[in-house]
Amino acid sequence: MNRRVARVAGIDYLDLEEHLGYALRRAQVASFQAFHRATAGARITPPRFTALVILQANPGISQSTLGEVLGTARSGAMLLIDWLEARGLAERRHRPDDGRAWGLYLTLKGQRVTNDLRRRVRAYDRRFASRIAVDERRELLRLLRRLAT
Amino acid sequence: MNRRVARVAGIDYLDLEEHLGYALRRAQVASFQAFHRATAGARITPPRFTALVILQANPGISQSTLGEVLGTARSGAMLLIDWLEARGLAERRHRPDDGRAWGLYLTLKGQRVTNDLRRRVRAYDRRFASRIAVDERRELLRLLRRLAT
DNA sequence: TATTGTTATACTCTATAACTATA
DNA sequence: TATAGTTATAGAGTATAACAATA
Repeated sequence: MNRRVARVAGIDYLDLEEHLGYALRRAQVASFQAFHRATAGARITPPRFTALVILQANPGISQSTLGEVLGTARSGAMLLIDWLEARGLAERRHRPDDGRAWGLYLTLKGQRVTNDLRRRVRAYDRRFASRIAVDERRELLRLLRRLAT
Repeated sequence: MNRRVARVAGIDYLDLEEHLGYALRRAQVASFQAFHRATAGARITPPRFTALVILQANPGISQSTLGEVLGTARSGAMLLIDWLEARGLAERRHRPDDGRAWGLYLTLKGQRVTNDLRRRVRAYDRRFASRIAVDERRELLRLLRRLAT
């Protein structure tokens, strides 16, 4: 989180700067820092934000599926839900159809917090992207999605 | 490292996929996985690879400066150099001009390993980028650099 | 048998702060 | 007094494996 992105003066980076992976990493760090500023106060990380949005759009989802979306082991998803539940943002409800799984839901407070965060994150994303033109942003998104497939 | 990138079927991602930060993260994870495959065998991580390249291009650099380049605290740079030194890839030499600082250098083995890794990473980067056209890659690099500033 | 959630454990990365030796 | 390196410590994040309950 304290990670800087700026090039260090007088240092030869060789062909490092020609690597897509390196450029991606640096842009991602810059984006993360902007995200962190945007969500200052709330102790929200990108995975937590993602979980909130996914719960909002997919009420009743299971922890396993959430873990799949986040790309983490189920145990990690569980700890994340513990965290959200301890803050009254999410809740586990028994599922009548499957006694093993929980259905995950946002609480009313969780809804409010998520809506607020979504606004803030959307604003930060716009500000972050303001370094490039609107059609460049669209093109960038398209290329990034292609690489992420 | 086990993190998946694929979209999960049947899940509503809401406006998450419109966020640059989210797209950057996913692309970066995909890139990291490709990097990991490319460097399989060598227990090399992106920061370690960066350190090797920086040492190769900037012999005699200090740990503090290396930490600055990597965006980590000096203690982290130190542990990284410990790791490289233990494997005979880098060495610390006393600096005549400053008794506090070390000068960092690649060993002969470090040179060989770094050259090999650079070849492999360059190849992986090309393969990774093959999902997009050459001029698209150039444009992508340009936009990413702009965002990372 | 397979899957969900849970628990315990461990590992990696990294930050912080205090310390020393030099400058 | 400021800086480079070191050391110790702690925290976050996440993986793995074993287990109970349920399918």
